[in-house]
Amino acid sequence: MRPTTKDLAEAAGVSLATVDRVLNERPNVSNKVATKVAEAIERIGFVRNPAAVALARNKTYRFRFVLPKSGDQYLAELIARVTEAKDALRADSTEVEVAQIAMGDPHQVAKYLTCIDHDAMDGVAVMAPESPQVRDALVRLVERGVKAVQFLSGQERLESADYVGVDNFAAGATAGKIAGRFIGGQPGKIMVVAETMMALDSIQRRLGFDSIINAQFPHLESLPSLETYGDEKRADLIIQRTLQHNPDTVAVYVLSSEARVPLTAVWNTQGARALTVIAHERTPFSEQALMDERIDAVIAQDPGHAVRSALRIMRARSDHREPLASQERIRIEVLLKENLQFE
Amino acid sequence: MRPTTKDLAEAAGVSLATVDRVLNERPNVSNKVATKVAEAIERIGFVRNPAAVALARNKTYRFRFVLPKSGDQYLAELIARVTEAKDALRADSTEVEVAQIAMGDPHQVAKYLTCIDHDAMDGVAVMAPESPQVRDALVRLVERGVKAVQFLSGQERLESADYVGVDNFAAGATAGKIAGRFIGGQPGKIMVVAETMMALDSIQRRLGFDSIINAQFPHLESLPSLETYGDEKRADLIIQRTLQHNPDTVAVYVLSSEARVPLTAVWNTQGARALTVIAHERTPFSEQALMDERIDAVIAQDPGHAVRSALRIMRARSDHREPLASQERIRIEVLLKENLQFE
DNA sequence: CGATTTTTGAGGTGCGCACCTCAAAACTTG
DNA sequence: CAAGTTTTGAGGTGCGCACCTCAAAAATCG
Repeated sequence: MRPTTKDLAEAAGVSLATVDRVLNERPNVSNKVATKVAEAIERIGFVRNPAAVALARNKTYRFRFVLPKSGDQYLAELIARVTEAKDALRADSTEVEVAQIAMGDPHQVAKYLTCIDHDAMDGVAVMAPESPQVRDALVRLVERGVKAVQFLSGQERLESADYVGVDNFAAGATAGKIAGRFIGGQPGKIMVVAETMMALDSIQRRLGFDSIINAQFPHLESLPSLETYGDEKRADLIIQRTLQHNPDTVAVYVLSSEARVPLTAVWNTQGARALTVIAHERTPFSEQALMDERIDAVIAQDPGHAVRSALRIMRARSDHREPLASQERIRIEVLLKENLQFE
Repeated sequence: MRPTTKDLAEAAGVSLATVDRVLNERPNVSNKVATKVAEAIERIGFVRNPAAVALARNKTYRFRFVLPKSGDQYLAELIARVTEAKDALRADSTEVEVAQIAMGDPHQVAKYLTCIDHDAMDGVAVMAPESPQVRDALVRLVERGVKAVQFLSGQERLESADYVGVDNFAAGATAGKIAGRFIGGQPGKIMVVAETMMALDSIQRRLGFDSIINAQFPHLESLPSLETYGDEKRADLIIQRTLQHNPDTVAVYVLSSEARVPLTAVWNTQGARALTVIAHERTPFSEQALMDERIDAVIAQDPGHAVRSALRIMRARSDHREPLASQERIRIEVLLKENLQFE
């Protein structure tokens, strides 16, 4: 039979009240007794029954995802995943919300985070572009006792918060390797398109991509990043111009999760000329384009996994437990037409 | 406040005892009352508190992984993952075991499964080669009330059991696509090596691989499968012979999770000639070879994910819950040197 | 109709723990 | 040493549910 707190009290030669004080880190416990209990825990292999703890505490956890206000397909997918998790966790006394806020002004974001309080929220997963204000606000959030997760964003990594997402340098490097090998020996240029190069994740992907192209594929040259700023007209224009100026373009690499605008522009200009196309993130658009063989490979991070991972981490931190690292690593996936699996 | 069974009883206009009978599917409940309760559940949004259920039932779950008795590195990794999960689930009153049995004789395997009883075991995850005897034994196991999972194995899929693992045809197709594109336009032959082609998963991978090579890369020819039977000398011999007879070999595809023996033979024979090499499963060997750029790509299914998935499914089935399908799909991963992440 | 069977209700107990109170014991300190 | 402070013990309550018993009510049957 599995030992209970009563067995533990007996084994440690103390009362249940003292065991309770030690287990829940309450004040007024002498070192002597604390070690006696700790030793007994080891000796009899005591493990707290999480079900009993949850029941007795009768606490509802409150977690929030703070996401950008955007119409991005990847974001839509992300939100669908959060909603899914929300339903699944309702049974476990865990409330999950999504807040979409404008990420344009870092001060606004920081202000938003500043308003979040520990006794209203247990954990927050934030996806916001890098800025000192936001970083500061996050640090203060953590100091107030709210467990924070840096979520898929191009933030500089904080010590006091967990990060959920891929290593963007490695993701870019993976894109570079796939691009280089898929293109084959043929020399030429690679067009690189991003929504903006202000974001840290775009920069890191670009660096990773270039590191591989330069080192392993000297016959290829990656062109300066084109920035669409999410503007369709602008995208059409600069992409058309670039393709005309570089008739020896053999591949296109889209850094951002929004690939529809730039790739539509490419295909409009390019007609039937064969280009190797690499994009990021699985979306209805990229899925369809993979199926149609208009995109050759997609480098992705599974949004469902990311959401669940963030939730598990926030939950673990709230319970003062260490999350299981090996389970929480988000993989850099390589999606081809062949391994695109549907449910 | 979240509704409890008491609220539910009140809302349905019945007693707690009746609510209990309905919730736990006990006998002697009239249809009229059952629907009244079901309707009230919908109306007030009642959700059982799993912590309270777990505590009241005070049941320990017992799950077992039945794996082949082999020295395979992938298997070792698998066992390490099970052990990890075992420790993690100890808190949740869940006992996890591993049994390694000889898979040579299907009768023996069937006999082993026949000895497993419902009141000693809640769920079993079985990794065994396809055979009618084993399939029958699995069906009977399920009929006895033990939740069975077909685990990563080349079994024909049963209706009454869940499957955890990738679609091996798709995995082979992915390998084919990567091989074809990595090789480039250069014509030549692809050597295909397996431990044995008796296993269903090897056959499926081969079919998937060939389907892509034939359809999309007509300048490539994949040679008949070589079978090593796990014998190092034999592997050396047949591989050496094949390479000599086919000097225009441009790639090697190793179907099995054990890639060390065949690839060592290849490298011994081949010297410095550049070959594109594709293998399956992440192991210390394949990891190192990817790092050294002696393997170009590895097609993998994450063993940790597979183990956790099998456990979640067995747990859900034991509780008469439906597992969350989207979470349990095992992905076909493409591993390159660039996206090999370490902890 | 009464006799039998089925269905429902009332109530209790315990799962393992958190959290609380109050008093007793053990240390400090001047 | 007394007065204060800190530490420990004893005991109780409740979290939400499963599982049990026994009696009462309702439905079914001959």
